[in-house]
Amino acid sequence: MQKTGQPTINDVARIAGVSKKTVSRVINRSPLLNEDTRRKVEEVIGDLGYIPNPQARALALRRNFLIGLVHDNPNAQTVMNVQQGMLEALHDTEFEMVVRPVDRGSPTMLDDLRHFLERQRLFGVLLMPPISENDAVAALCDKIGCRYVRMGSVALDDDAHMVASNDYEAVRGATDYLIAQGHRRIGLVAGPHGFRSAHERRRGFEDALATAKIALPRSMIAEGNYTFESGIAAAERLLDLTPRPTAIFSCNDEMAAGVIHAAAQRGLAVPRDLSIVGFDDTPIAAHVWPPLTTVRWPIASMARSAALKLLAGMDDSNADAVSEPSLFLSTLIRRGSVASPPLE
Amino acid sequence: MQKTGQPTINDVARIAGVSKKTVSRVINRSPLLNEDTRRKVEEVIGDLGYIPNPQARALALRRNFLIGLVHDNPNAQTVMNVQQGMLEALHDTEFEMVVRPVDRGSPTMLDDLRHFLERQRLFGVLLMPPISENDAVAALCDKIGCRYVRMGSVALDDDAHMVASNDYEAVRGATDYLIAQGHRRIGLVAGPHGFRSAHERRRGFEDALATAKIALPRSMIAEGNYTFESGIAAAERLLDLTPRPTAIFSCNDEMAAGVIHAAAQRGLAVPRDLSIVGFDDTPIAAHVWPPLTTVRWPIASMARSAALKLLAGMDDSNADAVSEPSLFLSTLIRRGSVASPPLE
DNA sequence: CGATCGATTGCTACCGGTGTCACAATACGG
DNA sequence: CCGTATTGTGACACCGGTAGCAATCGATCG
Repeated sequence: MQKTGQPTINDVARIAGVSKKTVSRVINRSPLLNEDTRRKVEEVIGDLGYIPNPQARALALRRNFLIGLVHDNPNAQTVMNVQQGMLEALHDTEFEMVVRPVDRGSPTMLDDLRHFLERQRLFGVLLMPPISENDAVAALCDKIGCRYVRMGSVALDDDAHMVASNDYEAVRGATDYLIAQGHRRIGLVAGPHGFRSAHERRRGFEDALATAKIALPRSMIAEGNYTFESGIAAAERLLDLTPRPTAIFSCNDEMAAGVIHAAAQRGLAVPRDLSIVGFDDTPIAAHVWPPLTTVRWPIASMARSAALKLLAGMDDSNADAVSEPSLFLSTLIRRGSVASPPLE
Repeated sequence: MQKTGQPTINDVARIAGVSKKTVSRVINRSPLLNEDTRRKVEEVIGDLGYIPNPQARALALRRNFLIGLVHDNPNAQTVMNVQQGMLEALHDTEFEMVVRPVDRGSPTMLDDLRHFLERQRLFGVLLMPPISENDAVAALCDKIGCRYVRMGSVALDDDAHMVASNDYEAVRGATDYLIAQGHRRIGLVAGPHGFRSAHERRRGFEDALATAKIALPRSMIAEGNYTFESGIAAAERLLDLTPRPTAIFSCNDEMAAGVIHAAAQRGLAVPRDLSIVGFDDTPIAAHVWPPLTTVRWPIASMARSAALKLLAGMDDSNADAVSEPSLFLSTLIRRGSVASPPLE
């Protein structure tokens, strides 16, 4: 009687002349196993092309092999970078990535997420900013017993549950760079209220100016919401000022591209008349003209590390987990959008 | 004895005073069921917050509730649009999306994919271009018995297995539009060899010119690989020609942005000195300056439809499947990058 | 030489659902 | 009033693995 489907553990056991428990031991690399038996079983597994059924394993082990990516980040490139980083970590493991966008604004968001997590019984989830900044989400994961790692622009949790970048310091450094170029009237296109990254970046900017003893009138700060259009609007407010800022730091590249756009519309040459620095180093940064000087945010590496951290708790070989860094440094990438300010 | 985990079907059965088979019938909406029994069981399910275990179901039904997205598309926005469209279709179903990037160049690609499909026993996969154009991949799915739907720029398979856009006609229309504006020297930034979309778009361009009896020297076609940088390089080749083209059609927005960049570097004003049309209508199209006139490619709708098609075969309620369209029309979005050619 | 011991291995009961089929309860026609 | 068709329900095996514990075996020990 020819079985139609894929070979099962029973087929392997029968052909190898052992019990299925023994085959299971081979698969799970149990140490208490005779070397000859192991080789024999492995040979049969190879011949048959046997692949253990993940659903059955999931059922028996009461945990599946799915890692969730929960995100509400509007930037496609950022999300793809995170996916890529995660998948790098998951490569050669039995884990797969399931993607779950959420709507931060929805009143049922938490319930939806809870339903998703409970239903799927995910092994763990990786929380991308800005949803990662929501403590209620982390609390939900804890309550449900779902492992999680949060990605953020600042330490959001203990080392085992987060991976962060140093946005504050990075923006401070970038602002220092503008100051070193001779700029004194520097505008900020801030990120939206409620984004932790926006908060950290703004603090870094403010503190850099304060340390350099440069006054920062409120009018020099314009808030955007991380989109290109909001960057244009913010830039227009800043460029309407008299005297005009000679440099603008934008809290992300998307908005920085908007600033470049707005400057071009007014006939201002970048960087001659206006210097601009962005943040993220998404492809758009290299694609606008002039190429944008920006802060590179190592988001893919962070995601990879976060996923490894998630996996590390798996079989108590936490050694790997401990070795995964929790802090990643952003660095300034100098391209063509910064120059010294025009002489007055 | 307090059970720690979530309630199981046995808990529901015991409390409702029925057998677990009956609970199973309620869950699966079996028609041969007493209305009173159903209500009683549903009440208990509600009280307990019972959620059926997908792993157990997957095991018993010999099929899981995962839909794969197999892609090798380099454009982040396109991939995100497809993910969004898929998830729209999967919303309110028990299916989840697992994402699988593949490396078209790798010699082991097919084996990797096969391993993935067999191991995960996916319910089905959605194949994104350009990997969707690979017949070997479709053949593999067939052989393994994994449902699939291919997305493409032209009919790649029978209606049940594909969703297509009309790239040929759309590009032809866009080129006609340039011709109608008065352009006669129109350059093409073609897509990479091996992409079916590139082929179709190029054909549409060539046929439009041929119909208008406009000669198309080979020098007016420059090949790119869909990246911004390759767009710059292609534009430079075209703009070096004497006489220079007065308009350029680019096979995607990314490269069109490169053309704008190259034009700006040469001091050419767009659209006064050079008209440009792109394809895709990704966010970059609206973000460059001037905003790009481009062909809107309804990729998210296509993905949604493709996913519905995949799901439709599920319980033989194929009525839905038949109603899902297999062809989506791309339309020209007029923004600011096209004008009549300069007088000579 | 029999008991004990450690290394291997198999038996059997799960994990949490679903399918099959028998059987009870009710309805119907003669 | 009884045989039979129609419904509704439960018992039980099974999906393909894993876990606990007993069984087996040769070797060592007293």
